[in-house]
Amino acid sequence: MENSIAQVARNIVKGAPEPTLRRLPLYYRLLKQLRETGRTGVSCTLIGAELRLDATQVRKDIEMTGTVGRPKVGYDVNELICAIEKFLGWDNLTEAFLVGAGSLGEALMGYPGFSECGLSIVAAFDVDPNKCHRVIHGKHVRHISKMTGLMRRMRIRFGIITVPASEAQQAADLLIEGGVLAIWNFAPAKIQAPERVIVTNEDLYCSLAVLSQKMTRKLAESRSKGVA
Amino acid sequence: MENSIAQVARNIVKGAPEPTLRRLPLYYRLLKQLRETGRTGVSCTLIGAELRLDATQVRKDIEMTGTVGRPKVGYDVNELICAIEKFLGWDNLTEAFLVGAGSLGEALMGYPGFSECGLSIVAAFDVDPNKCHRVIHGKHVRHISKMTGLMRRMRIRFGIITVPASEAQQAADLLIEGGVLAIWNFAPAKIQAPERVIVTNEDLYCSLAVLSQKMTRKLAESRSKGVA
DNA sequence: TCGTGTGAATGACTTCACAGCC
DNA sequence: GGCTGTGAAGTCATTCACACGA
Repeated sequence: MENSIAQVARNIVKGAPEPTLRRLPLYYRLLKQLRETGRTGVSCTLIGAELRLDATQVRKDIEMTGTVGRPKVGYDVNELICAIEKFLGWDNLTEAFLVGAGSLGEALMGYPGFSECGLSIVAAFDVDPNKCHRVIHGKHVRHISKMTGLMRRMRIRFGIITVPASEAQQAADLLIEGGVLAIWNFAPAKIQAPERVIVTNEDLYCSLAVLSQKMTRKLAESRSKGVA
Repeated sequence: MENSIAQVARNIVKGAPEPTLRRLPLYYRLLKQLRETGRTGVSCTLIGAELRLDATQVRKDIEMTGTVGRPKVGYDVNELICAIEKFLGWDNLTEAFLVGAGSLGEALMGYPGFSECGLSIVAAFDVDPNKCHRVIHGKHVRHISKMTGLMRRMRIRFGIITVPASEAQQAADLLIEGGVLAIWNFAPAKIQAPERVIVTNEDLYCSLAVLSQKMTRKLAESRSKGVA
């Protein structure tokens, strides 16, 4: 069937499925490590074993990026790294503003490796005057009132929210006013934004829920085993 | 068919599907907000509209928790909150140790609302002596060398890793030595652990990948539209 | 009439199975 | 033999459709 054609078309229109997108960075990191050890070739089997993923799945994911491998040889490490970068848009530098210079904001500003993903936090903003006029990890912290103007002037299209939940919407509103295109929200709150703005929530509670339930079940399991 | 019986059995053995687990905290937060405004009843339709999710999906998720609603009336807010808490294991307090008292660790220690999820970070540890003997958000920071012993004595079963990637495995090894049951890993590194230990990675790069690709595609889209 | 409960249908993702190549 | 490429099968999750109850 022409499923393949349909799928390629879908990839262009809809992009890769989210599970694939979430796995690609894992491959990316591993590949960079392999490159540092001097390796030039890699197989799906190896990647899968290393990351405890099914080899076929790895192959399908790689297929998404458009990379082709050679039987027996596998894929070229460098080529794969570049393909993933391009596919994820990590080859172009994106400059971002960060709202909320608390400890979480500070942590993100100091996160190494964002630059590898083409992300550069160029400045941070806060409502609290005491937090302003500092320099954290080489980035200036300014008062929030200056943000919108600077955003427009510097054509910043990416915003990161690290304020408390109660102030998340205000932060988002300012970013939207400044013409933001995408928001990465670390506050545990739902944000209202126009359709054109991409919002991704990094919600710790959601992750915790998965972990909690696994743990609860494991505890219950071991307890019932103890009884049996 | 007896699909329902099979499914209930599966819920016990395998737990709820991960997508469901990730949505439950969203309902939970909304429900708590509703309760504060004095609401006592709620419908799937309302939750769905508020969170921009399909109402049927919300209903299926709620079904997982074992809550039953009444036609026309909907669900009891309080009952639902309790059911979600119980289902996720958030009704029992879990005490946790945190490894890595950098800004990310600090941010997590100050994260409000973990206590609502039954999680309490009781102490933090670091290799750097300069970071020790401080008190952050009411929690003591001690030297890492003391951790394993304290873990056993206090029967801590939950560990949070907020050290740099290069030290993540060492941190994990110590937690495992201390008898940890579950690890929440914030370092961008894969951790080797025995089968019995639950490891959940909170990988910012994975989330960023999803966002990046959406943004890249949106940019490409608007550009091609501009051309057309 | 609106909302729950539920089985059936669709769709998305993963896994299997095998052909072709080195 | 090991590895890619690919279509088919299977599994899991979401969405639809409709019966029933207040």
